[in-house]
Amino acid sequence: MAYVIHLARPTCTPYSEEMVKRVPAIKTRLSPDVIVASAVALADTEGLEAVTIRRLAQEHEVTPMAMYWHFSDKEALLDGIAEYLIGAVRLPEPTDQPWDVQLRAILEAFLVAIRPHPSIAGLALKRILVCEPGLVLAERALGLLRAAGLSPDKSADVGTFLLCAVISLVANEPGPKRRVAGEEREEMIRHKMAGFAALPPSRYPNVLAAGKSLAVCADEDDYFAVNLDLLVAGVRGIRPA
Amino acid sequence: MAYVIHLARPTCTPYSEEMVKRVPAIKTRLSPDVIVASAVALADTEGLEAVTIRRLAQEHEVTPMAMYWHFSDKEALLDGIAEYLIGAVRLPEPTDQPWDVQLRAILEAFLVAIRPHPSIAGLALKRILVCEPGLVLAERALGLLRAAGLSPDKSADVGTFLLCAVISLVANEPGPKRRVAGEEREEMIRHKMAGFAALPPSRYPNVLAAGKSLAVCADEDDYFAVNLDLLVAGVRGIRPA
DNA sequence: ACCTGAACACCGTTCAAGT
DNA sequence: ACCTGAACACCGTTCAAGT
Repeated sequence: MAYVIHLARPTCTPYSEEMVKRVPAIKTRLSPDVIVASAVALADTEGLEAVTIRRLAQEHEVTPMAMYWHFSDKEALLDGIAEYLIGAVRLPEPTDQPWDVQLRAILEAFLVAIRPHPSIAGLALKRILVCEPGLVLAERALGLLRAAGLSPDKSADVGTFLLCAVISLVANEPGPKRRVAGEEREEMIRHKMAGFAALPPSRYPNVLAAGKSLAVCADEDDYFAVNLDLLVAGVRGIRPA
Repeated sequence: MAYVIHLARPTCTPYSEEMVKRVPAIKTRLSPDVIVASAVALADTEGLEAVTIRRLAQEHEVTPMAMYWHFSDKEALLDGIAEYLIGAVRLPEPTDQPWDVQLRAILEAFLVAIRPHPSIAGLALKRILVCEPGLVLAERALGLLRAAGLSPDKSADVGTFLLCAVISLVANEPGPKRRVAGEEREEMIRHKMAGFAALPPSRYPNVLAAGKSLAVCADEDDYFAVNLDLLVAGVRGIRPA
């Protein structure tokens, strides 16, 4: 039980401000889940490049090689992160509403789940079809596409793309990464706007008119809403007559 | 001129088979353009992870640090690769056809340009608005969206997403990466299909029906065509009445 | 102008070993 | 079952120096 007490002792090594936010006050026992959780937090605050076997080990006060007990390699860790992300999707129950309303709801549920984690959203792409919640998501989407009148093959093509599009919607929203803030963010935006201002107005009238909306994203919610609408309307538009 | 002769001598160090394809028989003078060209070729054959300052230096029989004369850092090299890609877009001339026909033509021109380079397509995302051919592309797209009746702000949101969607269309086409071929590719497909076959048919009828199209991408051309159609139809669908 | 050499702080990963 | 220690082959990058 001295062992248990040791595990539960408050960490008292000096932490930088950011680390305080991330690393738990209580040293928890290492496990795939807690590693994934800290990896997600790390990616959110410092980007996917910061998610490193060695860095995670350090945050858990453990040797890098300890990670290899819980994950066979880094790829497996990324799989774990993606599964966490996909598992966070809260699908609405099927209803008797028309297929387009339900499809929109499903895409939005997916978007809402991954939106807090733009830097790891891309990891979900190749991993949807290899975990249970992803398969459920795909099944629902495919069902609605069939209901819309698409053939099985077209449903597969379109369904793949729709999920892929939602991911790239959150992974690549315009403007500087959301996690850079304050003066630095302002500076990046100013720089981008200055680049636009130097353009010949006669050749780029529409780029200049869009100006600010291109450099920052005028309104994030609008950006997501209009493009989700676009995707659903697109399916509506390609149905066989 | 001994210098010139030295530059022109055929390389006679032993090459592996792949290197023969990639590295020019004549050792050319180092320049940003030839470095970018070999980086693109390297990414196409071995993926973006293989594009490394040290690896490129090695292929040009030069010290890694020599690269830093031509590019301030790796980011600048990636910028160069992206510019090359965007510069390869061959936009059709404006016509008096309706906006949707022209928009579809523009998106297709973009797709055709990047389709041969799926592993670096993603680099283009953040760099379209910082090089001349990218600005021209954006200007044309925005103009057509305005012609479709969208407000400047919505045009910006939608235009950003459309280009982003085309990129993710080629960067993430379903199935194993195109550059793995032959027996290895077959094996990966078999493995994925086996995963599907193990699913309970009652819970995943549509995934199973789509089966092969999800695991391989039944027809690449179809995949691109239907989803380009979807994007254009989507714009049509969200126009103000 | 263009490139080299040595060095630094990082990676992921293997293998043998400890408890 | 879970972790350590030493080692290897890689990264990007800086800085001083060569021609």
